[in-house]
Amino acid sequence: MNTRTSTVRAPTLRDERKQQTRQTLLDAALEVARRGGSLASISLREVAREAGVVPTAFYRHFRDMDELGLALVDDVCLRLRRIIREARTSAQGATDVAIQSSVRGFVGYVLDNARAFEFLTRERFGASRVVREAVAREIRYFSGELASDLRAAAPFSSMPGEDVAMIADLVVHTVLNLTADLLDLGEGQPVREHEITARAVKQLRLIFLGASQWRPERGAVPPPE
Amino acid sequence: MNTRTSTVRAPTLRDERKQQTRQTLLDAALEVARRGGSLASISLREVAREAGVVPTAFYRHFRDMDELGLALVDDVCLRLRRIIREARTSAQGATDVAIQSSVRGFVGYVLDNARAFEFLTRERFGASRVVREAVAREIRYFSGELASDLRAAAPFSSMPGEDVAMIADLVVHTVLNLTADLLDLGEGQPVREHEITARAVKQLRLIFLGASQWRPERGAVPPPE
DNA sequence: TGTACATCAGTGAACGCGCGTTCACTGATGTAC
DNA sequence: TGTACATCAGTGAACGCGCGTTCACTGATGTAC
Repeated sequence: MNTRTSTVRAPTLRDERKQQTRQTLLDAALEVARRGGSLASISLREVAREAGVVPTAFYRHFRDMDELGLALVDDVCLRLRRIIREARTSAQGATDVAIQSSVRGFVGYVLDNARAFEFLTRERFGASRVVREAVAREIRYFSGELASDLRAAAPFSSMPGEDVAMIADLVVHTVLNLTADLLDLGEGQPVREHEITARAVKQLRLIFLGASQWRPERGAVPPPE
Repeated sequence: MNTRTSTVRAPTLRDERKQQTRQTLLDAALEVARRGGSLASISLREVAREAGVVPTAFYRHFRDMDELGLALVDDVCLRLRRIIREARTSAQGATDVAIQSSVRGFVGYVLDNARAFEFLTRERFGASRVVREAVAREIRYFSGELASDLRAAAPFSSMPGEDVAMIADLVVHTVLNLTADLLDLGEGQPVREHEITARAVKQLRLIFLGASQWRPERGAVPPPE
């Protein structure tokens, strides 16, 4: 493969600088969206202003704000996936202690990356359909990963896959709910923060307790006529 | 009490017509918000246009879109409270059958009032802080109502109030999650609708199964003897 | 290697548009007597 | 009861503003030879 026919050129100086500006725009959007409440309520010009470029430069990177929103979901979730992949290898099992330490670690991560989580939390039900769908896809991905982790141990290894997925979904949504509560709290409320976290830990314990007693249904529920 | 000193005047014809216009504005906002994605992404003028009044007439009823948003939360939740109050008297208990029939009833209600639920679901994490707080307040109210219902029966009557609240919260959020999934589905997907509903029923069963085995923590917060 | 041309990320002026809000108004409804 | 005045929900013109998008441009970087 020589340089002429290669499909992956070495990135030129120009490419690198373009990537840099792109990232500046993404970061600016995250910041402006945090201040402004949501992607839907901020303007292309605000993002460009925050990024320190002229509004027209925006179009060199994204067709419109929707496309930037999608890129932002990708960008934020890519980082999140990496963190979670690392966490998965260290902590295993669903004992009370494991739950508590996992949740505490997660809470720390959420607070350290508040802007990113706030974005995902908001846009999960935001005005843009494509962005909503992208967030839903990511959540399904995380739920799937968790399900495959659970399947490695009792009582999940002997359960129908559908039931494991159902439980993973419940766990993920309980964690999402914790995330939203934490972010709405703002900073500097350590007591409330501890209460909310403690409640989530209890909820997860209850879910795993239920799972340990779970008996798969005999016979499917018939769909409505 | 005579008419002169009475604090509640009989509503005049003018009052009634004003209320009517106000309701038209609320309905228009619900419809425009449905089409436009969220309260944050629609304009005062769009709402007035949909309602068939001149933009300036808006100010006779609300200071701004935020105030209309608050009124909309109140309006929608008032209706929801009534429905739920009725449902509470008819269905009691947490048996598998009771869960299934309650959920099916609720699903029907959600689909019949899709616009209202879509609004609450979106604005729960919407751009306006005051509207978000109003929605959070309503959710806490429903959670509190459920907790007091649960307390009437085993195993909840012998549990610390905090734990009952924790479980009610988990149930409410599982139902909210079901609601969001149903609404994102759109109409005319009966198979997916049934799958989503069946999953939520299973999740609630698992929660109540966990609750039946739940042992309050010994240590930090001991229950009163 | 040096040169001449091509590329293209970012610029800055300009546009038409819908926005929120102001203001003076109108005329139906309400109220005091 | 009838009359004269007050109220006020809704009107319509007008405003200044920030918006998204277009366009021709500039000059640094890349590339062919």
